[in-house]
Amino acid sequence: MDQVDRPGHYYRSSVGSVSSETLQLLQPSKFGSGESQFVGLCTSQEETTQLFLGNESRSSLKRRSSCDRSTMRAGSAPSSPERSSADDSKYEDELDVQRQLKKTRTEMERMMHENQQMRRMLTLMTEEYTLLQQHLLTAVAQKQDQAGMTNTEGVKRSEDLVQATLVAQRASPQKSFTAVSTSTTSRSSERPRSPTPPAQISSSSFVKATKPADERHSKAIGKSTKVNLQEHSLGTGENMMVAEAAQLQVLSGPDRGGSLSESVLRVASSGLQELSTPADDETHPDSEANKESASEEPLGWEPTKRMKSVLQDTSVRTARVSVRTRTDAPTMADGCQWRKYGQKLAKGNPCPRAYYRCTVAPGCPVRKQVQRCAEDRSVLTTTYEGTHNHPLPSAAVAMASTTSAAAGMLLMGSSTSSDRVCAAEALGIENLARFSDQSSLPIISASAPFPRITLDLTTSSQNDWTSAAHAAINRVHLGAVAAAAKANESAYRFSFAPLRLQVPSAPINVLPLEQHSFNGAVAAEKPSFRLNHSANSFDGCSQGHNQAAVNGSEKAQYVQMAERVTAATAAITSDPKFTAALAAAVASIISSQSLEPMVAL
DNA sequence: CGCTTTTGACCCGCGC
DNA sequence: GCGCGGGTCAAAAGCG
Repeated sequence: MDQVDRPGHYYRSSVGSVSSETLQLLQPSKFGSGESQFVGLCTSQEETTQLFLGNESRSSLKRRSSCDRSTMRAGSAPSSPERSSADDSKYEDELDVQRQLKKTRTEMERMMHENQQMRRMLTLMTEEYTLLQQHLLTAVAQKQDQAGMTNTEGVKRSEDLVQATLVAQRASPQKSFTAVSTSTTSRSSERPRSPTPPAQISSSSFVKATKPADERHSKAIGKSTKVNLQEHSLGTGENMMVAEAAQLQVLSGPDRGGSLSESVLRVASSGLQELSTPADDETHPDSEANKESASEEPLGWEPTKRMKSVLQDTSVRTARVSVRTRTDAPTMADGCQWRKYGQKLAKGNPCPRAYYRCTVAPGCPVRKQVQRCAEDRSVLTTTYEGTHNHPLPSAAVAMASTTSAAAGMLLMGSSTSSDRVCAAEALGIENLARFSDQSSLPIISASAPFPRITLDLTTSSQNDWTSAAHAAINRVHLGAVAAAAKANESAYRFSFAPLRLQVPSAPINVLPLEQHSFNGAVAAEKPSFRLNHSANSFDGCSQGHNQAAVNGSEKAQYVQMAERVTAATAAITSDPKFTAALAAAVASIISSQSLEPMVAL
């Protein structure tokens, strides 16, 4: 089974990765018609066909299997009790393998189903995306015809803005993704806006830039005026469209169709700039006709219910990351600059909830809520939302990477609550309960209105909360592997995690005083723990399963290895520097959701 | 004087 | 339609 080392045979989906070897072991009746359900997982159609329809190889495998069995039985002497027991043991092993295969098949069925759903969603989104592009391009042509060159400056400004946004998206797709999500889910963005000079480069600020220059003024004028503003709906409508276009840009991938999306966004933003200036509101009392024409068919396109549902999907919502810490300070010293903009008494908690906004850079969409626990006043819950659109102070990098990683984990989940729970399971969170040290375990809330993950650091023995937070993320991954080993489970479930930890048959190395630099910035100075990351992480496991997982000594080795992993986890988390590096690695991998699995620590 | 905090009003979604 | 609750805004007050 040499193919386990061939990268082309590595499969990855939202729920897991399996090797071609495993696929070949699957029954044709289950998957013979399912090859097309994998979206972009195969290196080539030929391979797919071969892997899923390779009846010949499967037959030969079966033949080999039965041949082995017959050989085994023929070769055994019935009169010899020792050999008989050996045969029985082998036969049991084979049964065990079959059980494993059955289990794998069940998992595969589930994966196939989910892949099918994803494919459907992708198709819908692609359709909507194409439709949107067509409508926007048409509309732009019309608008440009109508407007001529009168608004050149404003158009250029908004173009620059969108350009900058796109540059930011390319630089950090995940961050832009979150930023866009924030903008489209925040209530404020849904309000009618009129432009203020665009000074920021985030998508959220872009949408916010359409806020009425003086909302209070509109309030003073009266509700009718306000209604007018709302009905002057190009602002709202086009905001929505720009946001959707931006989301589609992100959803379709930063590198695919980037230029097209760019033009679409530029077009949409120019239309927005052009049609929702404050002057329109005040100097065109007869703008009713404009309004009508604008609201009737500003661009000849309305997002369909289907699309709205897609856009409201969890995957494009803002994830919230809560961190529970034990501190007497009014807020957590997370390295960022915050400005308090509100305080509320939330129901069910006598302690007021404070609202903060990041002030490191103007227009940063990141907000946090700080509230003391009603039961234990010494516990402070800080909830972060959004992603910074600016370089972070060095002191803030650790926390930002941790929350980003946690949010990334959360956003990797699917749309439904159950799917998110599945994602958590796939990430190994359920299995972490088996470990003695359960401090700072991430808790994923599937019932909250926003997808939310909580890092409980109150029980952590570590003084440095950032280390504890990092440890929480790290444990998700390390614990998953260890749990898989302990439970002798199918390991491909854990390949769902972008950080794939290899579970080799050989013991994990605990290296003495070897310096591992990460990004050239952080180096571990203490005894380090080497993680073997490999594209074939599953293969390492599958090898174990197929070849020797049923072997008693291998089982013992797995348990031993699991213990080592646990011990190594403790070692890692006791070293804040290395933990920070590792967390940064995890964060970067999760954020990028890159297919490139090789990480050298 | 500029920045931050306080605080009451307001907006909006959601459930009944 | 109405009330509730979470979240936001912005004027006023506070602070260095």
